[in-house]
Amino acid sequence: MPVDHRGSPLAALAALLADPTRAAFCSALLDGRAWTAGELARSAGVAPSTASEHLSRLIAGGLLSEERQGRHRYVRLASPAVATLIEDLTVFADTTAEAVAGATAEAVDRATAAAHATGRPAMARTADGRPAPRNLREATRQSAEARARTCYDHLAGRLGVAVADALLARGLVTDRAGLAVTEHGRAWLAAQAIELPARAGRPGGRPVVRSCLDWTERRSHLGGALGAALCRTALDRAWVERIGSGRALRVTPDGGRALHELLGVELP
Amino acid sequence: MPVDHRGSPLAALAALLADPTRAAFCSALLDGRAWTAGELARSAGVAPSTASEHLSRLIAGGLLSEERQGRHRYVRLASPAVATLIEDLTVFADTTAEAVAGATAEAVDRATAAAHATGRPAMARTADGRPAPRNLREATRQSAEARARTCYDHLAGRLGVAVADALLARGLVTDRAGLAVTEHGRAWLAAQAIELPARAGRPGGRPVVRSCLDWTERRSHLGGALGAALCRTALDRAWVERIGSGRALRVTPDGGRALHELLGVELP
DNA sequence: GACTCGTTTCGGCGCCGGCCGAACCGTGCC
DNA sequence: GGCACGGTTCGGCCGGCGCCGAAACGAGTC
Repeated sequence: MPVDHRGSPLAALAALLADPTRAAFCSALLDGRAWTAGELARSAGVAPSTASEHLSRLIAGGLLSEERQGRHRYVRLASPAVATLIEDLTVFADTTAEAVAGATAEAVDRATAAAHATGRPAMARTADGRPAPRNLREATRQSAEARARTCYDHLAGRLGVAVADALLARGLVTDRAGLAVTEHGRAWLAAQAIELPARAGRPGGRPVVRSCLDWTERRSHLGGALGAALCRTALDRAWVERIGSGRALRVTPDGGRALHELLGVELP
Repeated sequence: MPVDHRGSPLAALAALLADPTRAAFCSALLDGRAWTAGELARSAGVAPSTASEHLSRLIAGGLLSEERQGRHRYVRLASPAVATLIEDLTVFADTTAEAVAGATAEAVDRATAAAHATGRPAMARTADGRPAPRNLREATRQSAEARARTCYDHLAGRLGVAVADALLARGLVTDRAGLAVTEHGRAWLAAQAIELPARAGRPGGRPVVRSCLDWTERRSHLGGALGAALCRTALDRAWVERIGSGRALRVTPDGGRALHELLGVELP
């Protein structure tokens, strides 16, 4: 029986994301890939049974879609729209959480004290508000992700920002009057045989370019249909490849050359 | 003492909107104006004490800002960013709620049956999923809002859609490669002495044009910095005026003439 | 068929959060 | 000063939800 939210679809949707465990699931799924129920349970630190219930609710609410294979239940974000929604919420939440915390520093002290009182350690955080790595493995993972990673279906990290800068610098994308692809940019995409979906940019369709705030870089990289197409191309042509099972990427030698020649991107 | 969301800013933010009463407050405040605590309490059908607590939480969370005047507590959305966030969530929630309901019609039946069982009437809804008006006053209000209203800080309803269509038809705005103001459009705005904020369109700033799905018209109208500027201008120059205390607008005779001459907009 | 493993269902526990009414506070008005 | 009114604080009630562990289920493996 569905939960009663007095007929408010907004509240019902928000309630899905209002639980820390479900929120963690969605954040993990922002890498754009399918995870199994067990992986998500472990990554969030809850029992498999708990995860199973959460997943059912997220799927029923239209945020996730599932695909069963054998004894596995694969789960992913239902659509790019869900990804942008969660990104937007995350960015807003992070920035205002920071502002609020800064404005009332004593509130943080109180929270820390309360966490102590309940025996639950206050979460360690770096200066920028992200959780601090708790061991070497996590630290290397974070550094790899800072270099290059996917953000749902587009490129992020220093690589993502560098590509965004290059597109702007070469006039393939402009930010006068809002982000948009220039004529020059369209020609360049055609020359590289990179295609955008026909619906992109039309009302109701996915925006062609979207600015997406990058947590590690504190700068913007490019999302939208263009960001997705570039990421797809980079993976298809083996310019980048996945590292392990997370969202971290490695630029291949071929990829380094291609990015340099096509866009003048220099990677450190 | 703040609520523990295990350090997930996303969950903490979503929790603010996960309550039907708080969601109703935010939806009401989408008209872009300041409401008093009492008005919100009555509009949502809760006790003033309850409303007061909800408002404190929304303000502490950075979604609302307050302004005290005498014995009144005026409250509004903290920023246009909050408004777009809530709009986005609402649109997504409405469309997927519909899809989910359509996919599993028997679930709706069950819900209706459950509502009956608990003695709480299932909310009456029109074909498009909006709550059906329960009396004449509400019906006239809805019809006035369908004609013309504000949507946070820009124009919506048939008027909003008509203006959006006119801007597109005259080439002042284009939707190739995403919505953007054309050169022609910039000149027109300058000629009308309509100014956009300097930060608009820059990364981190507000987008210049944004498509915003219109509930009543099922078509898009224009938001963003341009939408806000147009609405401001229309109110400043008395092309439109508020009806009562809601978000409904009336086009003045002067306004009708101006809209026709400047944009070729014909109002039914 | 026995076993493993990923997942699901169920019962039960604990807690949190929303709601109200009553009392209180401060402002503005008469 | 007295009163009305909007807003707030507090205590208490209640329902719902997240969590777990145990048990069941089903697919794949030996």
